[in-house]
Amino acid sequence: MSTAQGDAPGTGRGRRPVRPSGDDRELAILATAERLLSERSLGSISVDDLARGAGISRPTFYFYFSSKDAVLLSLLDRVVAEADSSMRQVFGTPATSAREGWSRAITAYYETFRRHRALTVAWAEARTTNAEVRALWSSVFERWVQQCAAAIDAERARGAAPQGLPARDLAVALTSMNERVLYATFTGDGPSVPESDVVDVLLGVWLSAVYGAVGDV
Amino acid sequence: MSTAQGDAPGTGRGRRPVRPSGDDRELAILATAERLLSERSLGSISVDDLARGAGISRPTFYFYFSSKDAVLLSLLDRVVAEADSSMRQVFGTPATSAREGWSRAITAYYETFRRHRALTVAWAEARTTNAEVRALWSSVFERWVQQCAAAIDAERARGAAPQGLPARDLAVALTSMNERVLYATFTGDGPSVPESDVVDVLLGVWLSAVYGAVGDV
DNA sequence: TGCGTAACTCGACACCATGTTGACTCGTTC
DNA sequence: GAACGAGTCAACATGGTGTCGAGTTACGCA
Repeated sequence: MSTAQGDAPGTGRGRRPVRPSGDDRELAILATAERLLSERSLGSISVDDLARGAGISRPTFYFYFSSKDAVLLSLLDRVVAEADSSMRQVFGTPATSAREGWSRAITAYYETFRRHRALTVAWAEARTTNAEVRALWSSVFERWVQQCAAAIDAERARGAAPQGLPARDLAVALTSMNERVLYATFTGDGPSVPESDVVDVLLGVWLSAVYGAVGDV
Repeated sequence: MSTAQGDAPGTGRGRRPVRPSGDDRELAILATAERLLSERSLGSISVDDLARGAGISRPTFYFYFSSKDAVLLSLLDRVVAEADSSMRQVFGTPATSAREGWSRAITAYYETFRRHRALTVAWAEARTTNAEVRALWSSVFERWVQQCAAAIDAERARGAAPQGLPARDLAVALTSMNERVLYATFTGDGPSVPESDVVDVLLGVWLSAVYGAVGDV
């Protein structure tokens, strides 16, 4: 957050700038949004709340962002980058065992969203009303699905996993499960799995779905 | 929508009533809501739209319902009743095989929501903003989870399924998967499983999760 | 037949949130 | 010191929600 305090525009050392710089204000808006989201729901936060929180008037807010959703999108970009990077890390490093590999993938997914709990919940809320948010979510989701499908195919190719459902369909179903279960766990409303067990439960289902051949029951 | 046209309140055959009855209007609002929801999203439908669609003014709408969400809740009550009844039917009838039993349960779940596609999607949207909708959803979800958990325990008791994850956690995870996967399939945005395959895919995951013991991988 | 009441209806209002406009300030640059 | 661009906000336009109070209509009952 770099806090101007003396090194702002051109003014020599020690001169306190009359106004905070534009960057500071933009960051202040983002910080306010993240703070307010950890306290109340996206829907109950108005543009005015964000502006006041950042010490500016509502019209000035629109100088920096085109809407409330644009702020959210901006915040989410960071999380997406983080998610992608942790995904690359997981699928890039060879696993010591299959269980360990999948466990790492699920844990990475879990940790990414846990670190940004409030944002994750707001994301889910905005997804239903905003097409851009929806698209951004889809892109993240799609990358996870592709990586998982590729990993499943690899396990089948080396003979470790049996053939069965199309790998992509399986990956979609399991990743969807992760998303929904983690959301319920984070918000705590409705039936949910306690946070301490959630990775184990998900892992259990993944392993049996990928490796457990079930012939005739 | 039934259209009064002569058989309304008390007035003898053929007398055209000056006003449609209150019940007619209430039903007209519900029908309008269902129709509009099949065309556009909940968020883009205003109370005024509902009122006009039902041939009344906006203030009059408030005579019948306290808000837009109240209309949705009213619509959902029917679906809940339907879901409960199909659930009772599924778990009430003995299955010819384990596969067939689970298949029937998943199909029932699928069919219930497929029949009310537009409502299901609106439900998901309202759930994030309205506590009552959230509570109603939780109650439906909870009943499914309990039934499934009981069924899993029964299969374990008779030796057909191995021990493993706690039955309830497993039921929560799998039911969550169903919900999220079906939602994606119905809306078609984001990675999803084609509607023709979705029951098979879900069933595959359920069977391996319930019956497929995976020891060390 | 006429009257009271309850059901019903809606114009007008108060309120709140969003997003835009246009005039203003203030540093920076030439 | 004029011109410029970044930043700022009062005031406005718009569109949605929910309420109030003054009506109208149907109907049971004296």
